[in-house]
Amino acid sequence: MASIKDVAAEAGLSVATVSRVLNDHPSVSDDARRRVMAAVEALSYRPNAVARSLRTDQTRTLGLVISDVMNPYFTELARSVEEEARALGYSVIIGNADERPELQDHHVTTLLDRRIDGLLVSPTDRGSPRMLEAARAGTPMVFVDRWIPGVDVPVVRSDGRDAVRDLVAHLHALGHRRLAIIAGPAATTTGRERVDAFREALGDHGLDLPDAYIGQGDFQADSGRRVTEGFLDLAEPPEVVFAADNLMALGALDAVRARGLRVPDDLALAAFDDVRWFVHTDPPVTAIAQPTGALGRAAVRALVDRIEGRPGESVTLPARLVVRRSCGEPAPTTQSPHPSPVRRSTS
Amino acid sequence: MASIKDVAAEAGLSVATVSRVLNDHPSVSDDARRRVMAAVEALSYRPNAVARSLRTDQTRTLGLVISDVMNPYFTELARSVEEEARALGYSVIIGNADERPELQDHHVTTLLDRRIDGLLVSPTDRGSPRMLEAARAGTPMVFVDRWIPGVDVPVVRSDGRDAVRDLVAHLHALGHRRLAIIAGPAATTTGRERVDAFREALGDHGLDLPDAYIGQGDFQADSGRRVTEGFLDLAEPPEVVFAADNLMALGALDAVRARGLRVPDDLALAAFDDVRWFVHTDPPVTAIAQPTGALGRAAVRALVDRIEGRPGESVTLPARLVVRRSCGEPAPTTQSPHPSPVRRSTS
DNA sequence: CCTCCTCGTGGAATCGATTACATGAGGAAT
DNA sequence: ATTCCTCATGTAATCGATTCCACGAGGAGG
Repeated sequence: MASIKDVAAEAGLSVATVSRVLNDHPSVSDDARRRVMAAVEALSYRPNAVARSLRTDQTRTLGLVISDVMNPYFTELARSVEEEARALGYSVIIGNADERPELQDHHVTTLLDRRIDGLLVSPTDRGSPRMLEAARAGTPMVFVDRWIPGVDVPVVRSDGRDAVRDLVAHLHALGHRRLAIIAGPAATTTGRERVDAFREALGDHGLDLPDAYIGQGDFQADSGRRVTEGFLDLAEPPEVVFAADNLMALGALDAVRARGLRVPDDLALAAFDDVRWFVHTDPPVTAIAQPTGALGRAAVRALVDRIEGRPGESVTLPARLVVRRSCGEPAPTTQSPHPSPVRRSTS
Repeated sequence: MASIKDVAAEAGLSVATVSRVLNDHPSVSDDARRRVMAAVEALSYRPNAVARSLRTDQTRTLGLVISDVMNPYFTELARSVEEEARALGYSVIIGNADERPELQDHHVTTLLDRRIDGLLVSPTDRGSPRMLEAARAGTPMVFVDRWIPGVDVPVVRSDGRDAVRDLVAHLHALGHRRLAIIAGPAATTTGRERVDAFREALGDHGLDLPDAYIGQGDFQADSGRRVTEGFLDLAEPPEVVFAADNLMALGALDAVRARGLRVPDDLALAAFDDVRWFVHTDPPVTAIAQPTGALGRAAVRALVDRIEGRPGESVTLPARLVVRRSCGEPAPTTQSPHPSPVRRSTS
């Protein structure tokens, strides 16, 4: 593969001049510019990004360490992150942690070794030494969706408190009184917060959340199935399950169906995270929708701000409830794939 | 960030020795090794992958340019690619082409600029000059899922011919005679092949595929919706639509539902690509399942073989039919989320 | 005791770019 | 005519690693 020296030789100029042309530095003659361009063309030369990065100490690359790529929510997040990054002139390298701390650590390490300019993380746990160390050492970093308390890093996330309140009001209005939740891992902020928000909202209606109605999941479908089976085996099973993410809701659907029961008649179901498939499931699932694209974009902007020496602030965007049929209400008759929400949180 | 020089200074040795320890070269004394390790620890030194790559001319990184990350089939493929690559000591950088040739070209270019060791592509079109040039120039490359005829690059894909034949037999047995297809872009091999296989299978039953029953889609949900609406507007609409990928099937489902019609009663539906959500849609969708994980792994192995100087061969794996309820047959009574296929292709 | 190997180590070149500094030509100002 | 700038260009240092080559110490064999 042709290097800058080959181009310089072909053009009859020094590498310095070639470099100047390539980085359109003002002080080059038109003649030199033309000759360099011709040589570049003739050799189909492309600058070596590795060499350039070594010299300039910047890779124009962002690392994104995500909890689980197979989760449509994170897939969408990753996509919006890449789009915004590309618009700002950065590439993105995605690392999939699969909800496993040791894999997360592996990806953080290799990304850091590659000297990415900044790191976007949706932490699976409370943070490995390597990650905390990097944050302390000043590697530009932003948490997205989930975060680690006590670490001084901007957080871009969505606040589901209002939406959960709307959801509980909706469920209460439908006559449900025994409400259960399939929680996410306690090591994640989203795992804890969603339970807290749910409990708080139940409190508003004078209901409480007994321990038996808190199932411990891990954000994966299997755990949703397992927890739901446990709920159905209780002497007094809940009337509704609220899954803290879309995959556990899918697992819950599996469990209900495997027993030959029906949603919502035998057990109502709601989920955190709205995904397009929820429109087509049997029945369509009532869910709390996060502004996923906006989160990804905001996270990238905050990170790039940090990288380029600007402040880079935390952002919190509201989630909203999307009512469908999985909790018992007849479907609003509408053509739209996303029936109108009960209430839209203010932004 | 500490460099190898700092480590050398701290250990009281030369950078050469430090480098030898780090790459566990045989000829280093135990004493030197200990001192280097101590210095590495003390400075929490990590080697700079950028510098290393420049010197060794290898990045231990694979590029994966995928047609559409939001498509669950490709998400799963990407995941298996990353897993296998990691097992073989490589990282993966994913570029999402979003079915847009110019985006595909953008990613191929930046990946090549970064001097990735090899490229895995699922081409969106017939190939940009840059990509064809890279293939000709000997950049290790493997096509996965889709390929470009006439380019001398191994292809790892799945053959759906038998499964499509099984599908058509199934549809025919259910009494369907007017069968339509939502095709993928003609620029892609999968777009063309699935239509051919379908037509051929229809021929086996003395049926033909009129032009009016071939809708032109682009592998995205919207096109599935549009084409299906067109089918429903025909004087003699088809009894079945076969969508050439899962997203177009989703669009078809939208279209049917928007008219207040039912699957399979008013229109039966089948899809190429099985995704886990198809079990839970209303009704569960009959689909052709590709061995996605195996494809991803085989593709990585073929690519790494090429990179490391071994042959690196093409692989074709069979797809199989998974019957559910969207074509009219009552569901087989089973607990399994994937009811037993009508017939399993031999591997 | 001399020669020859082996082993551990260090010096320095190298990968492909960017960039500070030097240089020389040519024009403007005095 | 002399001095001083500006502009286009080149030389060479540099980034952080790897690796070829040279060298000295020490042991084995004659």
